[in-house]
Amino acid sequence: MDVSYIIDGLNDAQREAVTEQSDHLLVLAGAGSGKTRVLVHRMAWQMQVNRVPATGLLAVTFTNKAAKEMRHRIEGMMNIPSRGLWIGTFHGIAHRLLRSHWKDANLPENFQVLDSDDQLRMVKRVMREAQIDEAQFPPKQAQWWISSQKDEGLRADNIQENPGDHFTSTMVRVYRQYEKLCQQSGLVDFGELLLRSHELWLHRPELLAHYQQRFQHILVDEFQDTNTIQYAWLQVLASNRVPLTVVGDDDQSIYGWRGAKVENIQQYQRDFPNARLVKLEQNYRSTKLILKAANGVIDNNQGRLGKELWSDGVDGEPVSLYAAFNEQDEANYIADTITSWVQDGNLRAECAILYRSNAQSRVLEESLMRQGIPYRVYGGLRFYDRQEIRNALAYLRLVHYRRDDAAFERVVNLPPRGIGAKSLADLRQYAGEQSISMWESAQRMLDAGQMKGRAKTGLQKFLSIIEELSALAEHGTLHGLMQQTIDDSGLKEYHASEKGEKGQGRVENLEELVNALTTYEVEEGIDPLSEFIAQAALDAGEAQAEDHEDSVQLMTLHSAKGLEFPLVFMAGVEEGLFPHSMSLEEPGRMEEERRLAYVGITRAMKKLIITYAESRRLYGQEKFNALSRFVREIPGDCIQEVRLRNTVTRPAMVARPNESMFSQESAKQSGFSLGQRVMHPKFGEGTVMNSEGSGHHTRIQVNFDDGAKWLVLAYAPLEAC
DNA sequence: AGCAGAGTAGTTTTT
DNA sequence: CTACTCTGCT
Repeated sequence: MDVSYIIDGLNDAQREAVTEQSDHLLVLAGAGSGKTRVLVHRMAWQMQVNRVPATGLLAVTFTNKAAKEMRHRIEGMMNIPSRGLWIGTFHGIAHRLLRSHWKDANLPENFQVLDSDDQLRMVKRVMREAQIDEAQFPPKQAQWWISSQKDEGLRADNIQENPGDHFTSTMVRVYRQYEKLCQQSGLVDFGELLLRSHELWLHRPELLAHYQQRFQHILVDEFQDTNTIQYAWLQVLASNRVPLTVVGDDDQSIYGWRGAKVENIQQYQRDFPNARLVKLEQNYRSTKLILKAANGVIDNNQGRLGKELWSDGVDGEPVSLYAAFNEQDEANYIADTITSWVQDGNLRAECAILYRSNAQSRVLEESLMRQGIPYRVYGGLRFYDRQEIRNALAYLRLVHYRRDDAAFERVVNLPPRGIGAKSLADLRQYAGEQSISMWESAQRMLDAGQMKGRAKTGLQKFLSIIEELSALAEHGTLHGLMQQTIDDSGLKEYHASEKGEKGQGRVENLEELVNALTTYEVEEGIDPLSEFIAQAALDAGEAQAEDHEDSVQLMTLHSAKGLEFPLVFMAGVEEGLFPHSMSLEEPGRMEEERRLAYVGITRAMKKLIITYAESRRLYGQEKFNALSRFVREIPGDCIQEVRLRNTVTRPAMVARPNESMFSQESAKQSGFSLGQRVMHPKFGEGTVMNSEGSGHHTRIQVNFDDGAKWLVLAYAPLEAC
């Protein structure tokens, strides 16, 4: 048997990870060490050498993107259709299980997936019904709380309430009512998918046994990101019957704040004591100096599993550090640098600008725009997250499944058809009393003549729209149904009449939705409508279509995980911003910030440029943040400060917080000359040692008489004297 | 139903 | 500073 195509071109550690015959294997895969490659090759190895049929493999990822990529690569490698392979996200796989075993899971056959938007609506409804003060207990917080409990594998009954803990007891009350409402409406939120399929394993041993027999190998990607319920799910499924390979990197665990438990790596080693450990430490992405910088930073974390990236590549250039005067200057410097990068014959798409929080993108965008540099911002609203799309989908959900109260509430009066808050409250009350769905409640109240006036006609209209669409769904195509939906519902017309470009864009999105459905295909025997609705709920799609233009990539450090770029900028690397002020207190959170820094640094292939601003306007206030501790953790020999156009020497940094030296009003005060005596209202007199530029961008270095040196932007209220 | 003005919060994000 | 939410008025 020729297995060379599986193991050729792998390094020793990679080959060991691919071919390891032990049932349990933990692969600690550093950034850029060929993690996905190992995962895919190991799957191929199982099929080719261990004779595992494609249907006997289960590969679990966190994002749909990762699942897609893995599927693609295995197809290319094995030259087989990937149909039989179970590759998917935790949620996708859980959903698939619940769909097959809805009865055993105590769900209606047509149960729907509730996304976080609809989840919030349901939480709000519950809180209003229970008359809980929304000012004291924000629904958002309740939603987050409930999701966290589910991530921890806890139902309302499992939560311990301490006497006097008003918060917890209120939350439990909401949780319990929310669960009841979801169950009644056949709705399952993201956390519930996992929780319930975990319970399915526990309550139906014969089902568990069936899958344990079926799966002959389980592989998990990004294992450091698993939360409690995901780990429990895996643990029960694998127990000691199914070989389980997990791949992860404790140094890249950056989602602790949403429930991910790095400790699951150690837990895995405890639960599966025979597990073999393979470390992938050779990095194929970055230069030696960049890796040294990354290692230097992450070395400051305690309790790491221990792993040091190395490369046999070139040293490369040291990391650059640019001290900007303010966030404008920072953005301009980045844009300038990109311009010369492009002038040197490189692509804009090879550059990424990474930042800690989304709010930072604005100034960067403005600079890029001013310089005419095309860019693309990642993150933001994805296609299926857009209001207009979700509204259109809510119609389809009702067509598919009348009991979907979340969908009913969402669109019963959208576009407005005279069903106001009062009528809705009546409907809800009746539904609650009779334990029936909103849909049924509407029907019965109409039949009983309990609706009148505008509400009556509006509701009748709404019900008949859904009924008519249902008739169409029986025999028509999916895109025909969608077209009919946006027309008949009045959604299209409604958005078209919205003023401004907003409405225009929404109509375009709706048309795009219809358009996307013309090519939508599903396997035979599967109901296309229900498949499509489920897919839309579980995969929100990309925020923007692939752009073909060569453009600079802007994103948060979090969303950069897994990506790589020849030239990387890390902007706003300041105490308070990165590490974020919210993470300064707890050591655990600080370590997560540090891992984020590690992720950022290891995105760079050839060149990394770190920038920070000595003065930054944030929330309308001027802040003087110190350089981030993470920069100070980079070994001195792999970092180099950028001198300002070789003319101004950056003086010793003297941080004097709370003293605003700058004000736009005095921008006219510029044109300083060497040796000129200046006066600062707070710091006294000094001498201009250097200056360049004019207006806003005049940079001057002042040696104050008290010995402090300052580098300032000359829109400071300095007065010549 | 729709708008204007007040008020307020303000990391990171996937499913 | 800004973007979003809520309230109260027409």
